[in-house]
Amino acid sequence: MTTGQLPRLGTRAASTREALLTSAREVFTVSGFTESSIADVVAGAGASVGSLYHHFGGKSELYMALFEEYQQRQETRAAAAVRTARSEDEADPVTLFVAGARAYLEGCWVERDLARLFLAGGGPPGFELAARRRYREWTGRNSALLKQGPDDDGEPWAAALVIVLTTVISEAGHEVAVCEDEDSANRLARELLVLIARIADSA
Amino acid sequence: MTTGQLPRLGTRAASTREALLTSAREVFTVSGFTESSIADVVAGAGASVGSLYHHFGGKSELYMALFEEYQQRQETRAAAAVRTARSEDEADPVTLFVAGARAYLEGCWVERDLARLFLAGGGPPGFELAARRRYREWTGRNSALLKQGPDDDGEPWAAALVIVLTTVISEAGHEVAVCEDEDSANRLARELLVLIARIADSA
DNA sequence: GTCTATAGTAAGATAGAC
DNA sequence: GTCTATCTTACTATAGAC
Repeated sequence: MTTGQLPRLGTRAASTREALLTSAREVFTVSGFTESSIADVVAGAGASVGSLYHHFGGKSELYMALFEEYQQRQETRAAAAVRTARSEDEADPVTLFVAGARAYLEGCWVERDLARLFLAGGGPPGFELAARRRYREWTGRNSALLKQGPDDDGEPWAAALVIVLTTVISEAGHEVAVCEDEDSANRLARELLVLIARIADSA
Repeated sequence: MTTGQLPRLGTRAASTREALLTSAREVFTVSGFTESSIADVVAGAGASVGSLYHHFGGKSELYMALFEEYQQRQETRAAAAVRTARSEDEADPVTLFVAGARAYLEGCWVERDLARLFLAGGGPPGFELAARRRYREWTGRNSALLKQGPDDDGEPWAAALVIVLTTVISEAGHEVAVCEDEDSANRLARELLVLIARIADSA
């Protein structure tokens, strides 16, 4: 099961896997990756060290899986928001892009425990680069939205623009996640989205 | 000497300290923080474990010191560029700000070994947050530049704008640092500076 | 201030029974 | 698939001589 195959839903294996992920979320978000031990995770999951290795292959891979599933949910949220906006006859590329970004920021607030974890750093070796790549791909795909405007050209800016948007959106997410209450999170998100729209308009 | 006092220049202690920093730069940039051992660092410095603890207090603090000195050099570069521009009768706040940012990006290319190290993550616990704070302070100070414009108001944007500029500049630095050759680094830096100016103009 | 040698400790990973 | 027990490795950090 370290091969990437997920166990069939409803099986015992599936619930063990879930329990491990849930416990890992709790343990890692409280203590961070390095300071957390495998023993704590399996204790919280009511599972065993052997199971953890069976399902994930190790501590680092477990952490990666946690990030992977989080980012997956975030992308799903964003995609849904864009789809909704489209279904309401919104066609402006920048508006659609911002709708996705807004949903992403909302997700950062809802799942702020994880957002803070990944922000804090100190993950397994190579994590930051992997995460960066992941963000980049996603923003790259999304910024394709921006190229569908009336003037079908933006090439000279492409590289810098994607970097800036990726960076700003992911960092914006982190900042939202560390807000103390929902009001300030909302206020900050609103301001950030205006800036994001402004940057996107540069395309 | 773990108290923050630097040894007097020219003394043996000073050269030991220097040797340790130089070796740490080499070792850390090649293998990363976690994967590097104290033993490798002292071997490269021709010094001893005891000396390292004497001067820095531990592996983590040595890493922090490396970052601190790097960031200090970067801020010095930027400040010098702003001063030069001022002495050439440049008065536009955004132009001054961008001059500083340009010098910063140049520094990222020149010291790309370190820039890549800090980008890659995996530093000691708490490093990312410390680094973020450091960047933030610096950008905050610099963005004060932007408030000195003709219209002396920018308050409503302040929070979001500082976040965005901090993020974009530090990330831009990382991106420049990972370019493969100087030409593409220059090209990318130029594009990024245009976007940065555009964002700064939002103030 | 600098060094060597050693202690201490902790935790990730594996093997093999059930 | 799951579990327990053990192993083994590696490094930080300290103590104390010079």
